[in-house]
Amino acid sequence: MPELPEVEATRDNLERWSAGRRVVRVERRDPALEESLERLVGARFVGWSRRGKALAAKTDRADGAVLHVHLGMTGRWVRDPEPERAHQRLVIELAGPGPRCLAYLDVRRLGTARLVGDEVEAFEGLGIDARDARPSAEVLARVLGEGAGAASATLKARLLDQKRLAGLGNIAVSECCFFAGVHPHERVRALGMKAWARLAAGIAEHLERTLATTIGRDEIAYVSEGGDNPFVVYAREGEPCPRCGAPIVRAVAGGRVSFFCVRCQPEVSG
DNA sequence: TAGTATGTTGGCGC
DNA sequence: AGCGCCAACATACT
Repeated sequence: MPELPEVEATRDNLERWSAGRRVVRVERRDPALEESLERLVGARFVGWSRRGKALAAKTDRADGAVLHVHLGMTGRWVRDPEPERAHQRLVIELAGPGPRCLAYLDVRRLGTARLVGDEVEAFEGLGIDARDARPSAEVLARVLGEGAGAASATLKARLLDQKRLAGLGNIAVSECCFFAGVHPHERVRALGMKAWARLAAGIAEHLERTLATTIGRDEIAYVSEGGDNPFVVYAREGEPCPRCGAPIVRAVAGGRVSFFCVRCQPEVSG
C-alpha cells in the first residue's frame, strides 16, 4: 500500500486512535516479529511521527523506547478488525475509551514493526521528508543532483533514494515527473534549475492530490483491487496523455516500471 | 503456469 | 564511492 500519502494517513489514524492510551496486551501473531514488542504492555502512546515511509510511536516508557513501523509493500493498520480477518501480524489492545485494538496487517510480510531506542533510531538513514521539508528547487538540486555518482545517476533512482529524499515511491516518481514535464530516466546532471523548480512543484502537487484521497479514512485504499486508477499517468499505458493526447508509454528501468508522455517529458540526456 | 505488484537490501560488474 | 541492474524477501491475484 504505502508511499508517503498512505503512511501519513496511517499516522493520522494511529494518532487519533491511540494517543494518550495505554497498552494492555500485545499479541504477536507473526513469530517473525520481534519479541521485544511485548515490552509495550503497560506503556502509554504519546504520539506518532513520520519521516518518509517510516513511522515512529513515542511512548511514556522510562527508557524512551519507540515503536518503529514500516509498511513494506502491503502493510496497513486498522482498528478493531473482525476476528477472522486474514493477515493480522500484530494486535495491540488498548485500555479506556476508543478503539479496543490496533491491528497490523501485512499480506506479503515485507513490513516491519519493532521497538527501537528512540525516534532518531527509527528514522536512521532517511533524508529530508518529501512533504514536510517542502523542498525548494535549490534544495532538490543539491540533494538529488549532487554528490559522487551524479554524472551517471538517473532522476528516477535519485527520487527513489530514501536517504536523499524520503517518501516517494515508484508510483510517485511517474506522477511527479509527469507534472514536472521531466523524463524519469533523465540524467540528473542534465537538469537545470528550471527543471528542479518544476519538480518541486510536481512533487507538491502529487502529494497534495494523493493525500486528499487517503487522509481521514479508516481503511486506506490505493491502486489495489477494484477501484478506479486515481493516477494521472501511472498504469495508464496507451491512454492519451491528459495534456497533449499522445499515448502514455510504459518502460522498465532497474526492474521497475515508469509511465510517461514522450512528448511532454522529452529525454534530453538519454 | 507465468507474470505482476506501491518497498528495501545486498551482490555484481563497471 | 557509487552508479544501474538484478535477485531475494513472501504472498495474492490475474
